Amino acid sequence: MVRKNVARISVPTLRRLPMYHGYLKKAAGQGRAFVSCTHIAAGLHLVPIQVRKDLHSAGIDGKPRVGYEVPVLISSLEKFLGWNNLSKAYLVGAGDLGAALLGYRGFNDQGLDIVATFDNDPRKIGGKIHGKNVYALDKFADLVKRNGVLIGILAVPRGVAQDVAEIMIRARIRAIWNFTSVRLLVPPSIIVQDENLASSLAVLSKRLAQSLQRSPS
Amino acid sequence: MVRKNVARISVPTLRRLPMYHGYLKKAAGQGRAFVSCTHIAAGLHLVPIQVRKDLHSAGIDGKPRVGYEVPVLISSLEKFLGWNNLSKAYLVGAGDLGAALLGYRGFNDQGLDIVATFDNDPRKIGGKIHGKNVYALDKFADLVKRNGVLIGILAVPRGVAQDVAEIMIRARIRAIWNFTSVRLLVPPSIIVQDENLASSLAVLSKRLAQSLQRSPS
DNA sequence: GTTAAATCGATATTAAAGTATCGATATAAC
DNA sequence: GTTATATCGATACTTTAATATCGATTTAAC
Repeated sequence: MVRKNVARISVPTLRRLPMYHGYLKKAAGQGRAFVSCTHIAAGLHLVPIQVRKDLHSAGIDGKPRVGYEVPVLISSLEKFLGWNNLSKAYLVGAGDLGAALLGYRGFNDQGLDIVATFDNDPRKIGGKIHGKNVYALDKFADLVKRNGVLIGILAVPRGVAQDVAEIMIRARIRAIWNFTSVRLLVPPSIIVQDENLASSLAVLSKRLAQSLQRSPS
Repeated sequence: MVRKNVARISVPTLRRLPMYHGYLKKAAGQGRAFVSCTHIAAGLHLVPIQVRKDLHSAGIDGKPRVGYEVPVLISSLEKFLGWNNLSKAYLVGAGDLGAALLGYRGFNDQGLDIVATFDNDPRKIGGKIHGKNVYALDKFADLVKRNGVLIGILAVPRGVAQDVAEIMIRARIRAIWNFTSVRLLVPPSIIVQDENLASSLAVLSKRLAQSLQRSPS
């Protein structure tokens, strides 16, 4: 039976899949041909059953006694995650964060191609950052339509976050990867993925405080 | 009755608290004196009951019919999150990402003070980035001990991530904020907070793919 | 005062995620 | 071949998080 196209997969599971991929790439580099859930779990500090269930959710089954064939597993994960065909994205905000995102080479292996950047700063417009052109923000809508870009990456100061998001929406961007700490107001058809450092920091701080209480420095 | 010091609070709840704080700061700026869960929820696209429960988990109670007093709520949240007294952190990796983190002013309001940076690049050592000194990596352990720094921020290329993490651990850092995509191997006493872009991207891509299936562009 | 409306808090319910158990199966050792 | 072992898959169970319900409480209107 064919698996439904719009598969139900939980967000926690989805977030773990790239970790498995990373581990498997390393294992493949070390010449390993087969892995079991036990191996993967040990390498990533997880429990075997969770790995097995996650892979099953991604439509991947193993064989008893043997486990999974490493190259097959890798390509199955890549296919499931859509890493074969690159999605084009436009980045808005050519500051330090924008440069960091442009400079991260990994995205190209993870299905994302940041093709260009947009900014308002005349000193940056017309230049290049990590080999990618910096355009004036008012060219955004036109270029999105011309090139069929669906993803907008928001790396602007928080004061202009909502405004730039609205420019993206008007240009018919379908998904926004939001690196600002602003909670964006968007129509329900637009996908917003928040990258909230404040939230992560809160978790880190609380865990550290608890750890210090148990064993003070 | 006094609330236990090491309170049990769920990670999802903890991650939402900074969002409430941000919303409340905005509300306070607009001159609002009281808010209800209903207001907060509407502003953040959540449901009132979740807001109420989250605030209760943070030890904050409201009054029927009135809700919460905005300034009190803000300072209660800040106290709960430990944003009053700054924790010092050292950043390793003075690349674009490191610069982006150093340039983000918000951390100082969120209990984090990135006091200096470390790198191996002789061209960067001795200089400053966003007003913060860049030191040679081999000074790390010494300065950590001298200044009682507990948090290390890891923003290095993935190839050296584990090595630098081990330098941090040997220097008696207690928590690592990990911006690399490497799954670090650390002793259980060390807290690692992963900031995994690949995971987020996987979620974004899958949601976008599903959205496109429902209503193609 | 009395009544009406909004909101909270406590308790209960539902949904989701994580974990355990156990029989089935494929390989390797003998 | 036969047996032992590692591993998977299916099902069941537990834990955690999210959501709903409803009585209690406070304020504002009349």
